[in-house]
Amino acid sequence: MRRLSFEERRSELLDAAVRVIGREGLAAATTRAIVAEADMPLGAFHYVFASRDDLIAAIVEHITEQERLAAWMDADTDATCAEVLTRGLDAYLRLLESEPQREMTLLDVATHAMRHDPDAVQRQWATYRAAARASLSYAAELAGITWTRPLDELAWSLASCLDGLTLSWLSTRDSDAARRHIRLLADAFAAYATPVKETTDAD
Amino acid sequence: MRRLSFEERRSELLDAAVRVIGREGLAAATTRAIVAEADMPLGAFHYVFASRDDLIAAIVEHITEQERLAAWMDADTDATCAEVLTRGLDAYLRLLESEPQREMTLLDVATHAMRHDPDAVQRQWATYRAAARASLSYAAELAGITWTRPLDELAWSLASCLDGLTLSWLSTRDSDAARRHIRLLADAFAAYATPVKETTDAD
DNA sequence: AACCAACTTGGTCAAACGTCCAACTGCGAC
DNA sequence: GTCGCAGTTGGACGTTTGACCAAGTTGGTT
Repeated sequence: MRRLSFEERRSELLDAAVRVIGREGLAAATTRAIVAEADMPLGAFHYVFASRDDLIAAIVEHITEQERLAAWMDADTDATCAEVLTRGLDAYLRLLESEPQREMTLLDVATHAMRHDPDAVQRQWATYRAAARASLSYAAELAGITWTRPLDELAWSLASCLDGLTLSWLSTRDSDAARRHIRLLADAFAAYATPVKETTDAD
Repeated sequence: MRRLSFEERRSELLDAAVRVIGREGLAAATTRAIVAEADMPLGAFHYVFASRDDLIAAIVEHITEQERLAAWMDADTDATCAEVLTRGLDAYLRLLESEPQREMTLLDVATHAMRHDPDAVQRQWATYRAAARASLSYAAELAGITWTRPLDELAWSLASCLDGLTLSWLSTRDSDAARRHIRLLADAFAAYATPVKETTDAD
């Protein structure tokens, strides 16, 4: 008998649920399958969560809190904007290739939440877009450019394109085509970059 | 007691299943919910389909057969390539806005099939990409241009971007942002267009 | 009219499901 | 020490699920 605090048990159940969903899908994530994955008795489930819906709602928030787009860019002097973006998008594709189940979990939960909790999906996508915005800012800094269109608009577009990249790679598993597509995307966004004046210049 | 042929009953059950999934999601599409939607007794289900999985697999093929991207472009003389593309993408967005349930059904079935029948997903996406290819060809004809990159590559990218547009609009329901994004996409693809010589020219 | 194959139907079955609960156990406060 | 509460547990409940079947019905063929 392991004795855990309420929060510890809740956290372990959430992790176990994410693993089960990633491996077998949301439909297979029954209360029994989740507690089996977490190596707990069935009764432990409803001690922590009021219902299965409660658990699923918590997963959306749990995933939202995690940063998906962290540390894409690798600093490199004298790289063009398109190169920086290509490298960043490539890093995301490698992440996708290495653990596709993670994105499939996200898809499963998002499609479920679209019907049962649309607000949660909006919040999740908002943080997703914020991460895209941060990446674009960082890319601009690395490449020494500024964006010629509102950063929020470009961030919306980038997040949308990443959704598409994810869905199409998961559907086709065609990494070569995905990389060709990435170069097209990088060029598309680089079209909205312009060199920034050196800081030695006057205001 | 309605007396139907095997194919008629099968077709009605497929349509009923698509309606149920669109309205309440794949998880709610139980055998009983489907036959209730089709106004049939429960026994009729397993007379036509060997199992529920059999029905779901049939839905993937059923949806794949339907043309999603038909008649996007409206003929218009003296329109630039970007204008033609913008108009086509706008038409798709209007379709998405008018019946989002249709795309949610597709999403539900696709995510399910990713785990249980990856080949079916690849086939579905292949027809999707073929439709994107046809649209790009038609757009080139309307705008009087040719593409400066292989049509297959551009088609893969367009299909991917459409996936992203669909997913991000379903998540945010932000039609204004989606339309701004569409103009960015249209410009991106138009960058790979070049005017075609008049047919009066030699060779 | 007799017949057969195709079709229809309501009921039944075991399994799996989400939820709940009463009894039990161990830890910390007093 | 002992008391109380937070944590733990296995079993049980009623419902829903996918699947199955035997009996009934219909329409066309002979």
